[in-house]
Amino acid sequence: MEQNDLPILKRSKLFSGIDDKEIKAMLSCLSAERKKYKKGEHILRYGDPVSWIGLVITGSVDVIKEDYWGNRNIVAAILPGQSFAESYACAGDIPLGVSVLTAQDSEILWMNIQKILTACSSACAFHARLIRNLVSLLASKNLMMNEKLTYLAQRSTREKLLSYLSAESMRQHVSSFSIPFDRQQLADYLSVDRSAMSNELSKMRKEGILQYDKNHFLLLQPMDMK
Amino acid sequence: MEQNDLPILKRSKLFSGIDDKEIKAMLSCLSAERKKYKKGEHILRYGDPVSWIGLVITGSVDVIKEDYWGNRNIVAAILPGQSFAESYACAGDIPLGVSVLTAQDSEILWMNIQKILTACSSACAFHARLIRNLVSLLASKNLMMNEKLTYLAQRSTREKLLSYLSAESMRQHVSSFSIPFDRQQLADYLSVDRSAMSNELSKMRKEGILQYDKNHFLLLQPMDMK
DNA sequence: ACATGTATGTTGTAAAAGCAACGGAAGAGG
DNA sequence: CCTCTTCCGTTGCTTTTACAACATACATGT
Repeated sequence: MEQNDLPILKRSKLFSGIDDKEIKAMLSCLSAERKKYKKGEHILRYGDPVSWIGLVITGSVDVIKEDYWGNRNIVAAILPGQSFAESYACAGDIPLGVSVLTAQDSEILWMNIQKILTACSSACAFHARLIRNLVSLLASKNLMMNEKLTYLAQRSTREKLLSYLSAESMRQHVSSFSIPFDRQQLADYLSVDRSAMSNELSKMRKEGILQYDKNHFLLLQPMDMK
Repeated sequence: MEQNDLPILKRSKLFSGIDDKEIKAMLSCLSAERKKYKKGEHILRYGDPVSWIGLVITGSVDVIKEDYWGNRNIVAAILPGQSFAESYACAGDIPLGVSVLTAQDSEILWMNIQKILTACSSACAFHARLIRNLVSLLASKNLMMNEKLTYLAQRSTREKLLSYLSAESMRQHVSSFSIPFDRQQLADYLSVDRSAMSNELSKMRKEGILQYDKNHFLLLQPMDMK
């Protein structure tokens, strides 16, 4: 590891709350390996068994899903401080369902999942924190995907909107609330057409189900609703 | 804990690979608590902070999502040996986004997440295995949801079908493969209408994109596909 | 004031999905 | 063999969505 990697690692979710000295100690305890890749290199391939978590130090990598007919689809772009392949590494024995390619010249820190999960001797006091961070990372992703799944499982644009807005309202404990998306982002998130979504919002406003202005919404209690 | 809980625990994902004696030792080490509930009791409420994982010993519980207008929706039914609330407990500091009610008279084993994640002394040799099981559980759910999200994010029934079938074909490394769903289950999984889906399958067969019989499919390489 | 860009709402039309109903095939059980 | 059930495909009809195109509003910079 190089000295200037530390700021990146400290800001990462995996090493959050662990100080410089400990991070250094842990990296050797984990036998972490730092590797350089050229732009466009294939660093993990579909079907590979995965037992290492990758953490981007510099550059960036794309997680790609390719279908039967060869169509490529970028599933995620991983930036410095973020990790990838951790779900596969942690699940154990499930071959990689995506491919990972560098989008630029990049440096990746590889950490073996077995070593992460095998608590070491007291020399490594912050190891428990690393495990907690990893568990928290997995669980948080879990919750976010679960949320999104409940919206996407709705059949119509209206139902998707209502389930999302309702959940947001309940999360914020108020019927009047702001959302962190503009229209295009919301449409992308809910996987619907932007203009059709705008249209549906208009209709619902006319029907007295809700009111809105820009990204601020107000849910109402229509009389004909039981 | 009672003696006859052991078979349930041994078959659970959390305690898999840990033998009877160790499970007993661990439960006291974890200060696990076993509680009885009557049918219909509210055992976790929306908005609660969660720091315990629940594991159903007997009976069953329903995970419920209620929206702004009070409409209830059963998100999951948890049976003996299965756990619930683990994502919230592991994520830390995120209030519960669902409610949990008993569907029958039930007995729940509660385990504190802090105690699970804080590796104890050597007395508890299988503690690492428990943590690995938990991590594996979270990661596997992660992968399953990720899969499903990629299908549901597709706009049309045809795209949902093709992305699912393509992934299944690639996972099995063959263009000819079986799926574990009948039509209605597949439609439910992809969140589309069964008859519309059947219709779309027919069309694609006519167009030479695929062939199928019952739950057996064959993907083709249509000439007009680049 | 003017041009430019961005975000949002609106409209019309074609395509797709949902829905209900029906019919046939296959299997289970008498 | 017959009945009942389940699963699957098909069809006609209605509703909804996607898409493209345009309108409006607002902000920015010249």
